[in-house]
Amino acid sequence: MAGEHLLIVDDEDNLRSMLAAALRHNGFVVSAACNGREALKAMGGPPHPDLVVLDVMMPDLDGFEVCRRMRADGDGTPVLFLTARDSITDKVRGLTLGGDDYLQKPFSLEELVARANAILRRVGQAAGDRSVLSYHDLEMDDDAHRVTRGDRELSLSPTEYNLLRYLLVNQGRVVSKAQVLDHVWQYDYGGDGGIVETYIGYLRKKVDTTAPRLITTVRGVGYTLRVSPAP
Amino acid sequence: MAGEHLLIVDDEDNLRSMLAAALRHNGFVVSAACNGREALKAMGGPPHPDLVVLDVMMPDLDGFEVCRRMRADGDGTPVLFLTARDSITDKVRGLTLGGDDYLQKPFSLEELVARANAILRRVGQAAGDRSVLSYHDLEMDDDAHRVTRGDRELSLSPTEYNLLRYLLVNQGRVVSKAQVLDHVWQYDYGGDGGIVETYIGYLRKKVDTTAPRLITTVRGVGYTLRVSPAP
DNA sequence: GCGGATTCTCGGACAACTCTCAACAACGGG
DNA sequence: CCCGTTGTTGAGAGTTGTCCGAGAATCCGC
Repeated sequence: MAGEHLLIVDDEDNLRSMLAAALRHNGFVVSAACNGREALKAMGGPPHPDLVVLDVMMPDLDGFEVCRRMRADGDGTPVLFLTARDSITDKVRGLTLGGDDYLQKPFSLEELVARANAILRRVGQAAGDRSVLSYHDLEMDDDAHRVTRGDRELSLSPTEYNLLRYLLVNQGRVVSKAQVLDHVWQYDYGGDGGIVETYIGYLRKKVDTTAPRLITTVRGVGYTLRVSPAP
Repeated sequence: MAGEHLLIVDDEDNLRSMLAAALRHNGFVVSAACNGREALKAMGGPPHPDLVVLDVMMPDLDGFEVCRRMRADGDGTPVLFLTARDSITDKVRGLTLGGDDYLQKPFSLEELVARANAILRRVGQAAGDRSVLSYHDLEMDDDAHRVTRGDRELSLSPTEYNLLRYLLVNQGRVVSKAQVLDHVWQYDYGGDGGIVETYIGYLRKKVDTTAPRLITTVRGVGYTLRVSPAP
């Protein structure tokens, strides 16, 4: 993955800068635009993005219109749409056709990163990475949504799956409960870190049934993947 | 399949760009033209397409006329006509004799892709792709329109067949209900994902009568083909 | 047209999942 | 070693996603 270029288009300042920061942190080169016209202008000149993250609900031109005009110019750059929860699905449907995709607000940052990578993987041969993450004898295939420890296949709930992916992506680094909350849970989630403890517990019950234990607590700091002997 | 070249001719902007995106996503190299004259111009110079997807109803020259002039120039490139539901089928039928084919609007994208591949296969352009898809002991011969599980032959309704083909084409990947809806149902279908659940149910009743079960639900994500033990 | 196959909608049953809370265990500094 | 802090665990309430069957509407071949 050699720094793919993303263009983020959203009129909410907070969200836009939050997304930009998160995506930069994940190795992308990020530009931003705060409305449809700016977006189209940015698409005109270099650097041309490899993927556009496009809010549907915007004051001047909505996301669909921006996309339509891009396509009319012969621009086939893939688009990841951001839609409100109960937005009219008719219009949203038909978007997953050309390798485009969409995400319902509110989403989690990890989900955004995962989708972005999936699109880039699928569309270009860019980021020729396979979609497989692994640590020790633990493997996760993101396309097939399959997780195995050794030969055993694990059955994880959606949240458990996302949490484990976050740990895998950040292997070698200790992540705090606050970080987990920010990246794995929806960005408007109101609760405290207690729920992370609960889900770490769920994960351990499924992942760490065999020695060595992989999910390690760093007291006072957070969690990380590390080989450690059974207690 | 080494990127066969398609020319799409349709005057509706939305539909044309949607088809172009979908076909590109399926590995074709796609050009587009928005009326009959442009189409003929595009047929003149390189790159010469291996197949023309040609809307019948167009303002200047209709699809029949475009095809007639191509043939008059000694151009035998196969044509896949797109026709309105109740257009005069006699005239269309006569054209399918020479290896051409037609599709009634509105169609599903999978159908378009399948027809395009079938024509290219028949004409001999396509790299020797067999038309057989398989997973585990499940086989689908697209040319013969035959599906077998082990030795047992399955009798599927048209929609069931298309759904199963979509699962087979995307084996190793989880497909969401929205993706299924976009690709298997007609592009103007207005309903929600509930119908996918129903048809998955129908399919399971025919395909997964014997262990192991192949059609697997990934809760909160979608469906995929995966060997999994009976419940 | 008639009858069977097919498509599609709907709502209830059920299971899986999310999240909260509170009791309990482990740790570490004084 | 004791006590406050931090992490772990289990039970349970409420929500969500999926499956299934019944039935209306439509299509198609005979």
